[in-house]
Amino acid sequence: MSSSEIGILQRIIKNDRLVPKGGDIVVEGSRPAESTLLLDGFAARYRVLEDGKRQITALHVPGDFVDLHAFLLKTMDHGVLALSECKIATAAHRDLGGVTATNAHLTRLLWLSTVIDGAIHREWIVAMGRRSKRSHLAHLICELFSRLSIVGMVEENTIRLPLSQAEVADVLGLSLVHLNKTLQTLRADGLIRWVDHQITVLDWGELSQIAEFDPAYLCLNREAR
Amino acid sequence: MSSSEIGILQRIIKNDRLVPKGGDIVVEGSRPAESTLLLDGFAARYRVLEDGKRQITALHVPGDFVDLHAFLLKTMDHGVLALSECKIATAAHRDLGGVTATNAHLTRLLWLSTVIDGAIHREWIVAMGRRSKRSHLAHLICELFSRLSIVGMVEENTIRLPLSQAEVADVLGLSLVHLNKTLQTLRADGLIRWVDHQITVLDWGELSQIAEFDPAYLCLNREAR
DNA sequence: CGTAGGTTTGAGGTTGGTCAACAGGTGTGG
DNA sequence: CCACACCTGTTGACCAACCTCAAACCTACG
Repeated sequence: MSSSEIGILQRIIKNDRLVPKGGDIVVEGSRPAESTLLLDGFAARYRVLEDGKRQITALHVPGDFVDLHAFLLKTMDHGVLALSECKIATAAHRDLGGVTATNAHLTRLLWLSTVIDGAIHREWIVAMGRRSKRSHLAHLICELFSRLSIVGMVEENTIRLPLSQAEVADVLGLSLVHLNKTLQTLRADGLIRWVDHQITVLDWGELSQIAEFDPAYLCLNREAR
Repeated sequence: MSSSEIGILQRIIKNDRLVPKGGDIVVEGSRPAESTLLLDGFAARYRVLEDGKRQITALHVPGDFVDLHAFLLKTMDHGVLALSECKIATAAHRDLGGVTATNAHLTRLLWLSTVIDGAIHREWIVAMGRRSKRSHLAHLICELFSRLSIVGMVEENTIRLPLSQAEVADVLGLSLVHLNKTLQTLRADGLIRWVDHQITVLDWGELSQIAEFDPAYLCLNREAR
């Protein structure tokens, strides 16, 4: 992204505000007139079913547009929740429409960001369908480390993840009890330390092996788009 | 999509050809220079893991762009397989680049199609994580009926689905044996008939109830984009 | 007529869910 | 200050869902 493109985005992104932990950033079924950029904190997209079960379909870290797809989809097919206190800002769909009408390259980059979202979704589908829960959990940890390292939030192999185990279980589609037991096995094998919302990876080689983790899908490599 | 936009697309979509059932349409890890439109037949995106397990991450019906995301992602993070004999055509990324540089509205529509892909992925994640297998299977059937009805491929509550049960199992992340048993329960309850690749829905109300199916995510409603 | 691919069924074992209890930390009101 | 509720994490017991292995069956096709 060129500096002039960054300038264009900065001009249309407005209304910084804080959302408290647990607060709704976007509510399911709404038709927002703007899209939300997450400046700080963690957020999740989620759906809740009739019987009260909840599934988290995406996690967002600082720098992510949490609902750029709503610019095209119009109606939110899921909610977005603040997993920690979140600093957010918004870009009006009217302004995004202006950008897409006049700046083809910037449009491609915005499009790209929604396409990467899709790639992450596919990776999650594979993990949910065909990996063991242990592998799936390892994969999630690897993904979070990779994504957080881009924004400089990994220090000494450690990240801060403000999710309760119940929330992680809703990411993996697992019961809270079983998530806890799976987590114990990774701890017992000396692969990770996970205490008080701090996760430290002790053996990246082994962990990424268990997860069969290949970060290619996150598109971290630089190339012309 | 206006008729002039359709004309633009028609000019860049070339090279009709047939891919035999079971053939690769796009191979994992490749860097295609064009994107593929499925004109006729069924295709699947899939990944296979080290232990040989396969997960299908998306199904495609006639009219779908099967790998438009590769225009932006560059590298295919999964393969695309012909589930039946498929008639396909391709649009060179060079030409798509030309369209996106000059036609903002058409670009939005292409973008929209990748965003709908993402919405379907999320729906699958929810189904895999928090629905029973019976409900998940019912949901898949409902989705296929909805998508195929758009392209006029539902007749008398019946669709033709050229997938083996092993392939359906790879969609749901289920073993072949258990898929078969789950399928039996839907048959036994008089909800569907599924014989020789013909699926007939006998009780849409009950089936969509079990699936908690809400087609909103498919964006079937007409509105300005 | 034999083979291959797909479907169906049964048996037995593993994974993961539900229920229940307990521990530690925190905040609140008496 | 203590008693209490509440939230999160942890553990055990038991049960249901689902997997694997195995075999039988059916059809299409050489």
